Amino acid sequence: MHSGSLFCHFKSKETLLYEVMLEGMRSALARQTIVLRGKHDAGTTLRQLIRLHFEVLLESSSDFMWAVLYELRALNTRQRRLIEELQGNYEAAWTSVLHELASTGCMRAEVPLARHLIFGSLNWSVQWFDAKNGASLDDLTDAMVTLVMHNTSR
Amino acid sequence: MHSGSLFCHFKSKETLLYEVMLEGMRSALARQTIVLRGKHDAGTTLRQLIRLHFEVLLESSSDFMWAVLYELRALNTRQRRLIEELQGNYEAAWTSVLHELASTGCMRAEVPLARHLIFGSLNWSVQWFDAKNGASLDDLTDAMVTLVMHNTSR
Amino acid sequence: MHSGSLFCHFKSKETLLYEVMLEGMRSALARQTIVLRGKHDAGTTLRQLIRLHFEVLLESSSDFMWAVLYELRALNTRQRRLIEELQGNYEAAWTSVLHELASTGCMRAEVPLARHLIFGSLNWSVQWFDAKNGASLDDLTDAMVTLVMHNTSR
Amino acid sequence: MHSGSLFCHFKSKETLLYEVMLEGMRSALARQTIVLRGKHDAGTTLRQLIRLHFEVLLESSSDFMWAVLYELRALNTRQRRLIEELQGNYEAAWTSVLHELASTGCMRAEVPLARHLIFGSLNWSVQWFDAKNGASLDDLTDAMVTLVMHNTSR
DNA sequence: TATGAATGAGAGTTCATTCAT
DNA sequence: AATGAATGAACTCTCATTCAT
Repeated sequence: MHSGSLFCHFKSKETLLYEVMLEGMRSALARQTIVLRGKHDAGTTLRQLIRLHFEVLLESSSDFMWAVLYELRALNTRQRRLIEELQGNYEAAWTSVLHELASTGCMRAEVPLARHLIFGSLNWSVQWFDAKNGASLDDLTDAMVTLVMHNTSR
Repeated sequence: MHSGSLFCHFKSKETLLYEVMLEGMRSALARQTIVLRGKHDAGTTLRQLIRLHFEVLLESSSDFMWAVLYELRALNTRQRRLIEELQGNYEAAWTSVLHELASTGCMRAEVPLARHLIFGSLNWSVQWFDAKNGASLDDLTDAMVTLVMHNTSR
Repeated sequence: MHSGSLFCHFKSKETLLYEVMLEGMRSALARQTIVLRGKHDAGTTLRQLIRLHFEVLLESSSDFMWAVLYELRALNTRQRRLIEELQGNYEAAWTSVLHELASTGCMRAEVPLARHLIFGSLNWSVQWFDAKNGASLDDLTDAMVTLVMHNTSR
Repeated sequence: MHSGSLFCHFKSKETLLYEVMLEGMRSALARQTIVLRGKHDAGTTLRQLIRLHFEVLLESSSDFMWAVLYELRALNTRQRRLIEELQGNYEAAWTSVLHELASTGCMRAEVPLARHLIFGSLNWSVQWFDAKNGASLDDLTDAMVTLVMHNTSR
């Protein structure tokens, strides 16, 4: 793309960033909805949510997620609030699953903190994961589930 | 500080960044060494390492850790390699503790992946932790230990 | 021109300097080639080379020659070597003419030193020549030829 | 010397430059006066003036002459005028010698232009002369005298 | 008088944005 | 809509100069 062409389509670079993040979050939410549609036990659902989150973060075409994770502060207040609202929706599904797991003793944790810590494990993977060598997304998912689930959900 | 003053003390902005990160990593390693000097069981040691890591990341004066986590790519190759070497030393202590916990069944995980996932939980905290309200560093430490340890080390 | 406009066309100020010097030397060499194409006796050729050199140095549009003479050290090694290579080609034509004049007794001098001294006379003119008043380029050329040629070439 | 110390001795860098140039020109004039005190024929005097000029320019400790030649424009008008006045005195001795040589046919040239051209040959030597290898100051002097004197002055 | 940290004007450079085509 | 030269604000850095010690 040429230097001036961006501004035929977006008012500013900030707007581009916002639209990319918006589209990324909507896509992630849509895929999450599909996953949640299949009613499973909480353990299986958590595994699926984790797997999906790794996909959204690490699939080849997912540069936008880097933006969602690390460029949020580049947006203005209004834009940031809208993205954060979508992130809130995305996290809500996790909250209910984690509550269920905590109540059944499959996970020992205070849910709000646990959710932050689990998202940290997942989100941090963009810093070190290399699709070319090492673990697969399935390996990551297994490792994460094993780490935090005290009675396996398999 | 005025525009030119920085360059009385540092050759360039890149050098400043490097020195800050170097000092930060050295300080973190020194504190880690002190923690490890007190010989405890693996569970207690892990708790102490986690607590220290939260301190290093989240204490008021620890802006440098943001740099270590997110500005590594701004360094040149030589500088980056030196910082990464210190990070390697820092992580080594964790690896041995995690191996011991895994071998005794206190943690269910493949160690290298588990270390990445655990560091993710901790490092991500700089994105959401707010000292002014909500959890304390003790709360975070408890939550993290509880989440991943299957037989508590207390 | 505004502060940032330079960098639409040149990667850096150093590159601008280099390109200006390169273009200047190429232009000088091209004009020298044309002069040398007309086969004349050595005395006439020397006069023409001198006249051309004064033109290249002193013509209104020849600010670039100031750069070639005095800013060579501002270039990096690779750039400087390329410019010096062109300067070497430019000087080569003079060497052969001076050798011929020396061998026929029209000029009494050891050629390599004489070439340096003659270039000094010519190049120094940018320090004192003023097109607005005083001598013309023809006057300068006559003065130079008269000074160093022992049997006039006219 | 340390960064601030300069200003214990000189009001500004410009003043330092001026004082260095002033001292250099005074020294050159003093040495020229001594040379001229020994009454010789014009040819011998010219040779001595050339030799002295090369010494002043190229002797190891003569960095100040570079300043006189190339940094004159860095001075303010008043300072420049004073240095140029000394340069005028310095050149005056040459003018009378050149006039005598021209009138006796030992040099064929219009004196004012010839003086400029000769100074060019000499002054340019700072650009290419290398004391470590190649010609000596005697060699340069011989070459210059031979080049412009039509009946040798030896 | 000497020091060197601090200053600030200015040079060199980047980059998001504008605009004529 | 697309282009890319031009713009100018902001950033990195340099350097002559000042000043507290």
